[in-house]
Amino acid sequence: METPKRSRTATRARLLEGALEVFAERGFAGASVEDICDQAGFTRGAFYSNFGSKDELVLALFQATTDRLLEQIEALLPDLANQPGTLLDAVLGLLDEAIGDQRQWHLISTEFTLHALRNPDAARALNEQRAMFRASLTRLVEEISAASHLQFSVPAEQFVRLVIAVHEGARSQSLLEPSDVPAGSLEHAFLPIVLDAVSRPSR
Amino acid sequence: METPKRSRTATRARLLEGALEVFAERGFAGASVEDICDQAGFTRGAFYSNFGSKDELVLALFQATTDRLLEQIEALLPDLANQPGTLLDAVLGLLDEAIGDQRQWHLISTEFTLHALRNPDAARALNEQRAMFRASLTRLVEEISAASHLQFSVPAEQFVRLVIAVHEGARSQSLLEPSDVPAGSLEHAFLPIVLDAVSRPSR
DNA sequence: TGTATTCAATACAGAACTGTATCCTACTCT
DNA sequence: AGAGTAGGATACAGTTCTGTATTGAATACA
Repeated sequence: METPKRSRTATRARLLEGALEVFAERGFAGASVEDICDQAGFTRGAFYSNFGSKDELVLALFQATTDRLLEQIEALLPDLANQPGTLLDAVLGLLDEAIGDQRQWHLISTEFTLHALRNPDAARALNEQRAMFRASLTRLVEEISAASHLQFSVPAEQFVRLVIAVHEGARSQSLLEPSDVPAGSLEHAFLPIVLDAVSRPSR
Repeated sequence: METPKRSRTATRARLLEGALEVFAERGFAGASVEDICDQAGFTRGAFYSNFGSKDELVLALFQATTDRLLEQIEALLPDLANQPGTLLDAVLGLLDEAIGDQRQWHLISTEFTLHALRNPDAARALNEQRAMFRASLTRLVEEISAASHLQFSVPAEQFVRLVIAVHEGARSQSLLEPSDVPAGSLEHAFLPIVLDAVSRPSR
């Protein structure tokens, strides 16, 4: 009762990996469960014994990514709490790093967001996840601002929302016109502006 | 040999209209040819006698849609530039007015964007259209800022890109969680912040 | 060694979609 | 009024997808 469990999580992982690629290539609706299984080297039997549906798999994918990201950010905190400037760079670096392939990830998350806009069930689940992610980020922001004597002119939660909006909007632009806009340059240009706009030193 | 031709273009138009709604509801991949025909009140016979494939229709729809949007924007610009009111009102007005149904437009344009991210040809066309849109907005911003003695700490084009990024990112959030975030509230909350960040009165 | 269990493969039934081939109707034009 | 034609409807064959029910193999444990 131990090796089977280990192999189970391994197939889960391979299915998630496979799904990442297939979704990026064909889109969420365009990718059949069978495509995903083929890519991962399994049959649908494996899929349905690990996930209840395609939605469930995507949500697992999101959870894994946000978990990883939060973990990495928290690991950074102790060192950088006192240097907000470098912290921003560091966090941006992490975003690039935690998300292996920006293009791939953007495609998938955008697709599923669209899907959620049309499916109340998916929307509920996605919102729940995103709310938890925002809550974690908000807590981090509050800690940082306390430690570094920074005050925000808007509530931390609003600030987090703004950062997410800018990040996603900027990424969309830079992916769409890679020749005019070097990858990530917009994010790196915009976020400091935003940070500057809502923060001021408290003394 | 004239009424048939007129009726032909009429069915084409109705099919395109129907496609717009069905695509918004179910997405490109999720919408079957039959769905589109049902919506338009035809059968697939009509479809295949007017379009070679769904892709072909998507292309035609894209052209028609972007043409229409650009037209509307051009028509709106002179009014906005001359009207009293803040730069912010003008920009928001343009964005809100040119786009009738925010939700439907968001779904469709996001769908197009995703499509473009996978099709270089579509990407070229979309970028061209977006560049013209940005140019219009940039011109508007420059005119108004000159008239109101505002200076920007970043080039107007960058500013426009930032506004677009924030607007799209915010819209995505507010559509996804309508219960937590009233429609448009994020856009209206964020844009003043951004505007404030990059502008200062010149005297 | 034998038994129980767990995970993935396979087989299957039903639904949905596509694209074509054919038929029908209503104009057009003389 | 009658022939020709264009546009759209209908019928159909083939493919693909989904989800479940059953089977088989490998492992854990007694």
